[in-house]
Amino acid sequence: MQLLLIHSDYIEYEVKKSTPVAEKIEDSFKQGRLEEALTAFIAVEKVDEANVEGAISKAVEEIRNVATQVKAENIMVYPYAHLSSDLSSPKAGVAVLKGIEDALSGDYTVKRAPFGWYKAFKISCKGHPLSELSRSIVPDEPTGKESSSCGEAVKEEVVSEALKAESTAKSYWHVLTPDGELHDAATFDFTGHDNLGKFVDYEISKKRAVEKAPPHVELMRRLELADYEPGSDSGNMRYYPKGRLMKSLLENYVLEETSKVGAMEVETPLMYDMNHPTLKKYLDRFPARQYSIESDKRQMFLRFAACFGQFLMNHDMTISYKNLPLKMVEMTRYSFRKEQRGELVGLRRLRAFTMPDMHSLCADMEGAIDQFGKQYNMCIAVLDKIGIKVDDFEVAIRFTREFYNENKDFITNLAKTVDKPVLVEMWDTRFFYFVLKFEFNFVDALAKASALSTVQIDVENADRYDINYIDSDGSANRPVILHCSPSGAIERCIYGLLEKEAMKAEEGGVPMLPLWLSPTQVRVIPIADKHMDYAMLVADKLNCRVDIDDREDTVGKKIREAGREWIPYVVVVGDSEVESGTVNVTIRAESEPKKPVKVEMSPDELNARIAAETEGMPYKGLCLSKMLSQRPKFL
RNA sequence: GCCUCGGUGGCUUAGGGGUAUAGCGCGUCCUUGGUAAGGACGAGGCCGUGGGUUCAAAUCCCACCCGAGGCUCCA
Repeated sequence: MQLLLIHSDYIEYEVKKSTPVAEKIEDSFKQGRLEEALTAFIAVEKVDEANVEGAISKAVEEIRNVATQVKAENIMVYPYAHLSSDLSSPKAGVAVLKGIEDALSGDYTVKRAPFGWYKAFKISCKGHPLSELSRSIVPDEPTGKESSSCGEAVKEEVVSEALKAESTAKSYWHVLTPDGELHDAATFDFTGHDNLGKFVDYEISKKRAVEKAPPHVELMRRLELADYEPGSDSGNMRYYPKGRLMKSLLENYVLEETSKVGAMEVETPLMYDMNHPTLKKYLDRFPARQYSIESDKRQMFLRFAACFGQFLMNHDMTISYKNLPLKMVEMTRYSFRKEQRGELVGLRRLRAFTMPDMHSLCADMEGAIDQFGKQYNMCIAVLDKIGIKVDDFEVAIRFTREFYNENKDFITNLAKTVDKPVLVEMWDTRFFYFVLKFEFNFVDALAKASALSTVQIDVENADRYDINYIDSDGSANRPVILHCSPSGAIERCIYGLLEKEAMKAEEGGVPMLPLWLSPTQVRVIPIADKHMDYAMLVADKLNCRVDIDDREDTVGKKIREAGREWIPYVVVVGDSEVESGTVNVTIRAESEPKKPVKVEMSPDELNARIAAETEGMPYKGLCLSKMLSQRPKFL
């Protein structure tokens, strides 16, 4: 059953026309109005037919809960078929609706709109945070507190128990300064911390300033990195050679970093059985978020992170306390989340994305906190190397009050590490699977925030997946699990880089990608045909991704195009270079608009410079042919 | 998913019931060039898809698909 609950100043309806499934009604029933009402728009679904009573009681429980929270005394039960594409039979529908009406009518003033009629209605929604809520109900589902699982995607659809907790456990918003002071977020002075202010606005008051397309959407296409794929589902992109190269480098880099901290790389399936006992309950609760596919007679769903596969693997493993902390990582290509259509934007939010997902099994909370601190620092370092600096993101730390009181110094240190104020969200009780989490949020050109790196301390899933380790005394214990995505989604890192450079260009700077990620690192432009041999000689001497613009165009035009491609080093060779054996290099990083910085140097000097700049970062060769005349255009 | 706006050669776009605009890119030719667009000619279009209205639809109407913004949400 699908429920849409609207707390309204009033609701009124009037029947217009009957449909073939219309119930017979008296004239008095043909219109109705309720003041200060909670309206429950309801679509009864096929699954409800299996247990009509169960569906009724679950729905009634939900409605009562919300009515209590919003202090509504009047309830309108309103059949609304459009909430579902899998409707029950009309007979079952009417039975459920009547059942709900009867069950509620003792304690509330209840009206029910007739079933099977076209109706005109007017509703005035109050617009407060709880005034619009939706619920999916599946009858006969055990209630319990296994309310969530790995991955942030579950937040919205967390089962009723957790939702109840969320509504009562209100969020306390603070700003934590490096001196350990906890300020009220509402009254904090954000002067000098503009981006944090934007982020806090985005998080708390949900304020949106601008109404234009994000710059990275045009850039990802113009730089021939990525594009929409009309032949697939929305949010599933195609990546051209340059985009694939960048992704590949980023993926390799993050995996290398996790390997350095001892993570074992594994690979787990993309799809799982919906009826697997451990996963089933969870999935019944969050079907809307999943891509589900039918495979012969089995119902499968696509993973939205690596948690499933890794936890199932952990479950089967024999783990000693000597192996802890035990880390596993996978570069999930892809993680799938069936986000709502309106939420998809360019590379910022996708339905299929590449995310490093590392899990650390720790002996106890003490060990988990120690790891949390280390991984916090690793995330900062990883983003920094990728090209997203501490100044480019804002930190959010979320925890329970209890956790804070026991670990004040630790939390304060997190703010000290980044040496700037951070946003804090605190809850009185825990209603997610974690007790502590942080994210680094990139704030883009349009003041929108999106999460990159994150680490969470998970205190539920070891139990759910029955994961244990053997302690020194021979007893089996539950580990505490950390979820960590050191960089966040790879596509989102690219989005961040593009947005950052777009902002730089806006402010009069020259945009470019980090050298180690630039698809072409050096472009050689021969002035005339007779300089081609020397151009090839130079290209051979350079140990990097170097290409040659051998097309029939003027030098001016080739320079211009190299600039539009954000190429870090542009080398022009003509008679004088051939004679001196040098190259004339335009250094983009040091240039200003209309003011290129040109330096004459030897190929060896250029090599040394590039080697120093890309030291320690992964390398791959050119992703397109060396000669520009031989390259196809992708756009 | 809901609301608003949009979809015209590969890309960016003009137009808006009756031969479809231009620029870039592409091809051929001329030009052999020194740091952000040299010149000429040419090819290329089921005007997002499907219905409807009309003598006639790219144009008006409806539905759907895709994109952008808002709500919501997140890696």
